[in-house]
Amino acid sequence: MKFTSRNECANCSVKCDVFTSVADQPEILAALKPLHAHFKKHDLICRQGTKVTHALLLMTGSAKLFIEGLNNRNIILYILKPPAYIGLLCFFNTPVYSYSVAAIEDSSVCFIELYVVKKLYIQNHELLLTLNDAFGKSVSRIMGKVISLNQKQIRGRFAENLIYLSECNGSLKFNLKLTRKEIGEMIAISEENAVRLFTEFSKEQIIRTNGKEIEILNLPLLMKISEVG
Amino acid sequence: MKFTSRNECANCSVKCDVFTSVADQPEILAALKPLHAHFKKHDLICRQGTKVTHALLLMTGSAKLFIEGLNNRNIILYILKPPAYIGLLCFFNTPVYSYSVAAIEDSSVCFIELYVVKKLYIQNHELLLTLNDAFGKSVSRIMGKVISLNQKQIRGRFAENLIYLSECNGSLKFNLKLTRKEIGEMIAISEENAVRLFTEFSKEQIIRTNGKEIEILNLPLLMKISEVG
DNA sequence: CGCGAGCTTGACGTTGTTCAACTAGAGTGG
DNA sequence: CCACTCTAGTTGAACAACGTCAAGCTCGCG
Repeated sequence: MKFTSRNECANCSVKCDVFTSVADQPEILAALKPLHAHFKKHDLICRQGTKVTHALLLMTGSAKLFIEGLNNRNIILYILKPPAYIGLLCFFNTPVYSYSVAAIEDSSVCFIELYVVKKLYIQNHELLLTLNDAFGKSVSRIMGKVISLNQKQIRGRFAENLIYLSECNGSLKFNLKLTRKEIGEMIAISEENAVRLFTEFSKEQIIRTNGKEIEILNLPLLMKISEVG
Repeated sequence: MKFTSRNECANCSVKCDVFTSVADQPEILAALKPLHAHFKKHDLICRQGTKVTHALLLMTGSAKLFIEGLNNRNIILYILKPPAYIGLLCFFNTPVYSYSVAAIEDSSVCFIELYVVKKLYIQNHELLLTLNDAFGKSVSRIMGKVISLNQKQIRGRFAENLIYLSECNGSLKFNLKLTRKEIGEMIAISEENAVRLFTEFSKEQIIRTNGKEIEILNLPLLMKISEVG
């Protein structure tokens, strides 16, 4: 991690909700004192178990949000794309992070002291409502994860995940920024089974793979596999 | 379900956050028009996939919050004890319930039209903050569920669940209001394995069972089993 | 050229599910 | 009062799904 600037929000290219909620109040704006940090691929942005001291906004790049478990077994809950609140789930009532976030490509993150944001959202309805909305969406995603992990077998989960990744990248053909092991961690299977599924699906002409290049050839079938589990 | 009364909140024995936030504003209080309904054991209180039209508060009894999956396989996320917001996770940004809630003993529930509550929390910081807090706690529980279901094997999950149930009942000795099948649904295992674990743990003198009566004999060991997974 | 990280494949073992059969208690109707 | 049926609980054995282990492979990089 490398801090490179303490940008004034007014000059910043990413207008976050916190900014827009106080854009017309110069004295509050000045109090934000945002700090922009740059992370390289693989860098940890926040660590499960450490104190939540800042609100973090992912500005560029992308990151994985994951739970660190025992035996080096992680579970990746979802991928963050800018602009995204990184610590959102822990804003409200948690003293320490209940998960970790790591960059999966070079990324920049905006830090604002948490107590400043808290003071803001206690005073500002609009802001709290917006945060709430984002919060609700995160919850939906996690609920979906619970269902998926427990009701589908690995082919169904793998198919679902391919669709998710292609949506993340906005195209049926995309470049995977994750290793096979990380793909496994997204759907709670072993690295070996992740590999096997890539080859299986390739043989069945559902996808085409070339190293990290993935192309979905038969989306309807993929959706069907995902649905039936 | 049987509606029995449209109680004025002022006369109600359970003072919920919605009430306290507007207790001093008689005209708003009058607009709440709460409806109290009674549910028998096994009755559905709200159904996954149906529209969220009311805010629901569990006043007496208890209920299970669960996801209905395919093949008659449900997952019980947690048990609700009064006072508890039933639809909380769906208040903010979901048109339909993403889960179902059913009474596990005779219960009564307070219904308030959702649009009334929404109008309230948009105007009232305090209320929104309180709701948020409860919201955050629900999220923590679900996060814990994800970890538990994916990182522990069934003995660990079963031990964890026994501890949870005893905490719910506030005593090491308690009367189970759930069937073996439902115990299985709490930790995503089959009914048969739930039975096997009850007998296993009994033989190992960790618990004593007599039908639905459960007593925890060795809590430290139970906690250890839960931790190591 | 050699090393290491990521990837791939096969063989094998474990975990937990499914199936089937049996038991006990609680209603229900003749 | 006695079959009867239904539900909940229980147990064993067979089976399937998935993880683990071990070995080899490829490619980029020093």
